[in-house]
Amino acid sequence: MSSVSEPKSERIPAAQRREQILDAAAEVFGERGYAGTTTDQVAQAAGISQPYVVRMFGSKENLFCELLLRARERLETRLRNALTRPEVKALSAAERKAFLGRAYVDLIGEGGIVLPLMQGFLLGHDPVIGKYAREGFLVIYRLLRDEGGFSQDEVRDFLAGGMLINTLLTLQMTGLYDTDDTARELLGCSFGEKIDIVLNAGSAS
Amino acid sequence: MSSVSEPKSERIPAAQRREQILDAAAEVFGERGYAGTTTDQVAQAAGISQPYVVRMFGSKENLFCELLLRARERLETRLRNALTRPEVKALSAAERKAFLGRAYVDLIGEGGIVLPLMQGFLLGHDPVIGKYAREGFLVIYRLLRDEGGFSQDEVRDFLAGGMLINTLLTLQMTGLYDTDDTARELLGCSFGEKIDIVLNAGSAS
DNA sequence: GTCTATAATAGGATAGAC
DNA sequence: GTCTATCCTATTATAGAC
Repeated sequence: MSSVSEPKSERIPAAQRREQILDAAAEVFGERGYAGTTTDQVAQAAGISQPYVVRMFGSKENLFCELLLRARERLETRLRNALTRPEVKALSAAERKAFLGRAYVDLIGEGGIVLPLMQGFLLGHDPVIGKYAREGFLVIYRLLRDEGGFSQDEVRDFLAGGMLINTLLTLQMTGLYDTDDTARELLGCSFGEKIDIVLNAGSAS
Repeated sequence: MSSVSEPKSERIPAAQRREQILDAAAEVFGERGYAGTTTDQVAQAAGISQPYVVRMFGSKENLFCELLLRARERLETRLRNALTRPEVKALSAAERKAFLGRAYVDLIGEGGIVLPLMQGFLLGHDPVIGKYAREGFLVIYRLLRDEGGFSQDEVRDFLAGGMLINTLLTLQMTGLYDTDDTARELLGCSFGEKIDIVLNAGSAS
């Protein structure tokens, strides 16, 4: 160390910092929701100062919208990748649904995508964010229906399963897995063989 | 009028006022979520002053917990009533599930129960409310499994459908019914013949 | 049983230095 | 590119009158 006091955070390119902030925002907003999160919590998670977060995105609202957009694009990409794999095209609708479900749980394991989206879904009343959230939901619906070759009812059932999974995650039901028989049963039949992924997701960042 | 200025609100028994406040809280919390709601918004919806709301329930947190408790009890009662009707016992599991689904949508139409519960489900991170919310979810799960005569997977599917419905409501997707084809399709296959109930729910209080 | 006034604090956003 | 200092408003909660 050549100087007595080190800078609080390294000087890095804006684009990279931006991603860091979005990563931090995904975690905090995903857990605490939009209104329940402060820009200072995001800043601390990103290792920078609160005003810098606001400076970079203009406002808390805008930060959340950009987060929603990024999350939706990633989900879209992932689902599309899964659907276009050659071996998937040969499967029955039910098998494709199960395959997609596993891909969805894998995505959850990576974090930062599904929970912010779910938090956005609860903001229909917000004139700005609500519009983003509804649009994102419909984009996913259409993707599954049109590119997945599913019927309306099949898409509905897939989305329903996803919403249950999302709800169990935001409830933090996974924390009861070891101590509550009912919770274990419910988690077991909701996540299937991939249950380990979400049980471990809590310990990762 | 015998006096020049009338009192802002009538003097009524505490128990009755309490219910009024809970009704108002159900509406506001249900739409805006826990963190997104101020005690003043609840007070205004109830037609009283903000300090009185706090005075009556001790804290915003406690008000929300009491709301969750009331909502869960009402849902429990409703499901139990539906399940114990003699003509229901004779139905197949699939038919019972459909019957319960319709009962659930009827409950939504009455308002004040389902949305606050859903908002609670997003608060797993909260040390106090999270515990309430998880417990409430598990109570409903056990009720369906044990008193409904459903298998684990059947209960899961029922809950999944419920969570999709709840999500569409918090998203306020119903507002797009008349203008967006995709939204209409999704709402149609999610709510079935009872779609009118939720489309009209927006105009009711 | 209900209100007004207000304390105490938190939180988003801005200004300006470095 | 990043921080410190700070403004301003919103919000929960308390005190005390009626």
